[in-house]
Amino acid sequence: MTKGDETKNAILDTALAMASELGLEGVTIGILAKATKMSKSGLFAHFQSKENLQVEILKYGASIFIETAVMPALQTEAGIPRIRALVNNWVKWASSRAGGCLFVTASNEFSNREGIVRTFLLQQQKVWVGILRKVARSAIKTGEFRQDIDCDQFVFELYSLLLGFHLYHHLLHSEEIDTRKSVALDHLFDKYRKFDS
Amino acid sequence: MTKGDETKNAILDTALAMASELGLEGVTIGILAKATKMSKSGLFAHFQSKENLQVEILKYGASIFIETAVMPALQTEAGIPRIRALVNNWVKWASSRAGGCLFVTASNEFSNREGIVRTFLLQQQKVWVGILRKVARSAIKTGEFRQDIDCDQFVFELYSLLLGFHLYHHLLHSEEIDTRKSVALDHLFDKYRKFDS
DNA sequence: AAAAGAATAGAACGTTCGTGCTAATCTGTC
DNA sequence: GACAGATTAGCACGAACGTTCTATTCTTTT
Repeated sequence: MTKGDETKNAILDTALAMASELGLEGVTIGILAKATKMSKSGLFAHFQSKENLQVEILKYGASIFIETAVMPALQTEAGIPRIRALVNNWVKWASSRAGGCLFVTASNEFSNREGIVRTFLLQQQKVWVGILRKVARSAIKTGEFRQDIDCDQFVFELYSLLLGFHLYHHLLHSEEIDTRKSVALDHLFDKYRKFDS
Repeated sequence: MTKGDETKNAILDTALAMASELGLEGVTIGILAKATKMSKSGLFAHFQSKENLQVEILKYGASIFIETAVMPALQTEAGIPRIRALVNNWVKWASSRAGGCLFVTASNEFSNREGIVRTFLLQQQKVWVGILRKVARSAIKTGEFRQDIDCDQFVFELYSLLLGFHLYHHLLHSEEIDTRKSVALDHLFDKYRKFDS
């Protein structure tokens, strides 16, 4: 890894933390330069444009999320336990930084804009939905879920739950939300479960 | 109503439309002045600060939301039909403007900040949750829901559903989302319903 | 119609935004 | 250790930000 790449990584590390707290738009070149003790132009040279920087932050965030939350979950026992692991890891991820899950906040910031950031974000969300669908299928294979369920419907309901958790946790600072989330998750499982499992 | 109030209302009307599309932070004094064909300072005089303007936008939005979505719903048949009406009206409200529901986007923008905007937003969200709780109770009273259910748990799950709808609709532009939402809503009702109703 | 008060415009402020350009410094290769 | 190329800093730019001040124009009251 060359020197430039090292610096870039260090920048992205700081940028990711900032983006999680202030939103993607909150990460201005000036503030980021100050935080990394670089000059604005020196930092800027790594990214060519603000939009590129934002995309790279998302990419960097995704790599960390996949590594720390998704991969470990996928290595646990298939089926419902795996879904639970994924949900737990997502909750940890979303709770570890003050602003919550970067992808949730960024999705809200960019859902109504055009450009490469929105495009990239959209693709990332589809990957995420794909991951959720995959674990849902694994619960069918293990026989925990019925064979005839609508996977995408399950994914929608599961993802909604996470979004609800996100709002209750970060805006409302609800203390019961961890329990509420677990209860709702159990409800969800029951609805899709085979009666005899 | 004095002249000043008239202008202020006209400003807020434009501001609300802008905020729904661009987010609260997207409504800058300059852009808003241009849109209302006023001078920056002339407009500014009505609000004394940007934060005040943002709060007033939220207030104005809330008054319209209450009037066009909540009140009509509360006048329909109590219980599940009333909940359905409320959900439908919320969906209409969230779908009518390009950026979605102002309160959802603003909640994401301000969940991790301090100041009067966040404080006000928080209070508004509590009012909203209160409304949801109220209609949930009405379904207990009609006997459609069991007497021993946890109302706040229901509210959480219902609100989560709306947030899921919001993301699927505005970011993913999902076409099936209206059906998915209805299916999930039916699921939700079934879970809290009396078996014999 | 005059006087008083409210509402608006104009110009300017200091700051920050993203982005170029040029020059200096550092890193790795021969 | 020199040279080439990559990396970083310095400085400047036009534009937009929120805000303040003063002056002008409208409303309202008398």
